[in-house]
Formats: sequence, structure tokens, C-alpha cells
Amino acid sequence: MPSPDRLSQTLTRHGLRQTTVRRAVLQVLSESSYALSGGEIEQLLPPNTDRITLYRTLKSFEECGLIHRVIDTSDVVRYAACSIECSAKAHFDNHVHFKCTACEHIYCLNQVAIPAVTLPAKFEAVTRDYLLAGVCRECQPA
Amino acid sequence: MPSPDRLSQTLTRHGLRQTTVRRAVLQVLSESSYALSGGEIEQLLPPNTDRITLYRTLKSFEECGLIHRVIDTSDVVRYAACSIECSAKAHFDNHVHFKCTACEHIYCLNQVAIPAVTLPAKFEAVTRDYLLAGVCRECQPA
DNA sequence: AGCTTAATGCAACTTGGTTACTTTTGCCTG
DNA sequence: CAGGCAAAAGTAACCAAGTTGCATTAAGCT
Repeated sequence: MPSPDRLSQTLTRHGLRQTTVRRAVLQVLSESSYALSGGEIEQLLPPNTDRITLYRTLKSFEECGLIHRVIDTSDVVRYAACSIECSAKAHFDNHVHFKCTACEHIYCLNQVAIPAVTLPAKFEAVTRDYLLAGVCRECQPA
Repeated sequence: MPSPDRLSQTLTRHGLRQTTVRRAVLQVLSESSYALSGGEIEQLLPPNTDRITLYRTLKSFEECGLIHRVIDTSDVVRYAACSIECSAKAHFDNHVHFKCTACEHIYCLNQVAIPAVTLPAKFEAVTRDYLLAGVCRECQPA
């Protein structure tokens, strides 16, 4: 639960102007324990927040490395706040993601690093994404 | 390049009826060296092939384990033919995928297995997906 | 305060995919 | 090799996610 102060600081640190929508979007994303789609973010924002502005906000957040897309097999894009400082070019988003098949949430498992693989010759990997699916802690049968 | 025979056999083996569209879709997918989106498949099919039928075909193929969705950060779903026999429940799709940032294609690296990770307590993984991004063999600068 | 540029808000549109319903066709059985 | 039934195709209309163009507003620098 970051203070408004902290949110503003994060924006300036990434060279972004202060606006109401941006602070709101950043707050929603950094308070969520799982990745959110555009539609989900929209519902968590104050009513009547403009959808187009939201998508543009997500785009600029992504471009400056404030948030990252989370891989998924579904047809909607989900976003999560970057936990450590990423830049537009290099996302140091080196942890695995976990998708719960019960609650459908995708969590960042910050403590679990993505293991390396050896690629065939002439393939050069720049980014790596690892997604596990199963049943999360909350949805486990007691 | 599987013969029509082989395609028909694959369909029956998975308990699917023989239809023109199904054979065509299966052929397109098994001949492609990279994962295809619904729209891309549509363009590779004979003209005037019904879009809805295509999506239904993809759905049933997926359900019976003939094809699998490939994870991605984009907002379109991409499919690839399963190389070995998968069932609806258990996809033995244990290889990493590679997305080329130049040609945008996603390849199955069948020879590269997904390394295991140790999860925090109470997380149970059922499926695992690993996506690398970078420049593929064909797009490497000479 | 005033200016410049970036961000917002609005309308209209595109793309990917789905639902409901009717018609056709695969394929099993007698 | 009918003939019938269920599954698949076809058609139309719809829905949701995301985008584009343009006019308006507001951030933040001097």
C-alpha cells in the first residue's frame, strides 16, 4: 500500500508527468497481488475513468519499464508492476509466474528465479518467461 | 508435410469426425514451423473458409489434445500442433518456446526441455511453460 | 503568470472471438 | 446401401479488447 508520495516519486523517477489517472493506475497495480488485465484495472479505478486513457497509461508505463506484461495462454494481456527497477529495454523480471487454475489469478513468485536453458546454436535469448499453472495457496483444498 | 491419409488417421485417433475444414486446419498447423494465430490460419486456409468453423475447430482440437496454445505476451492466441500424443488433460508439451523479436514467429524448440523449479510450500504446479525471446536462427545478422 | 507540449476525453472504428439458430453432413445401424 | 441421429458447418448478429484521429485540458518549465 504505497503512499501517494511514493507513487508520485515513482512516476517522476521514470520521467513521467504527474496525472490523476497515472497515480491511480499505478496504485491499483502495485496493490494487487496478482496480474491484472485492462478490464480488471478499469473496474478498480474510480468510476468513469476513461478507458482509452487507461490503455495509453498502460502503454507508457510499459515503455518506461514501470510495469510488465505477464505471459499467458489467454487472449487478454495482463500487467503487473515491476518489483525492481526495470528500464524500457531490459526488464530484470527474472522470476517465475504462477497461474491458478481455480481462481485464475496469475501471481509473481518473486522468490523463484527462472532457471537457465541451453539453446541450440545461433539462437540468442534476450528475455525469458516461465509460467506455471496449478492450484495456488489460497485455493488448495483444506 | 503429412499425407491426407495421415491427417485423417490423426483425426480418427483423437475421436474426431472427418471434415474438410478439420483436415485443412490440421495440415496448415502441422506444416508450419512456428505457432499460428487464428487469423494467420484463416489466411492459409482455402478462401471463403468460415471463420466461426475455424475457431470451433481450434477449440475441439485443443480439447482433444491435438494442438496446444503457445504462451505469449501478446493479445492473440497462437496454436501449434502437438508433436507427441497429448490428451485433453495432460499435455506432454515439455519443450521451451522461442519468440523471435525480428520475425515475430514463435518456434517450438522440441529438443530443449523445460527445467524444473522448486516452488514455495502449498503451490502445486500441473503445467509449465517457458518462453524465450530473442533473435532466431534465420534472423541472425550474418 | 504564460507558454509549450504532453496527456486527457470523446467518437468512431478494427480485430479477435463468441452465441444462437438453422442447415448440412459424417457415420453408424439395420 | 438406405435412413436416421448427432455432430459439424454456415449465417447473422453480437461482444469485448484495444486503437486512431482530433479537439480540449492540464503539467511543468521559464
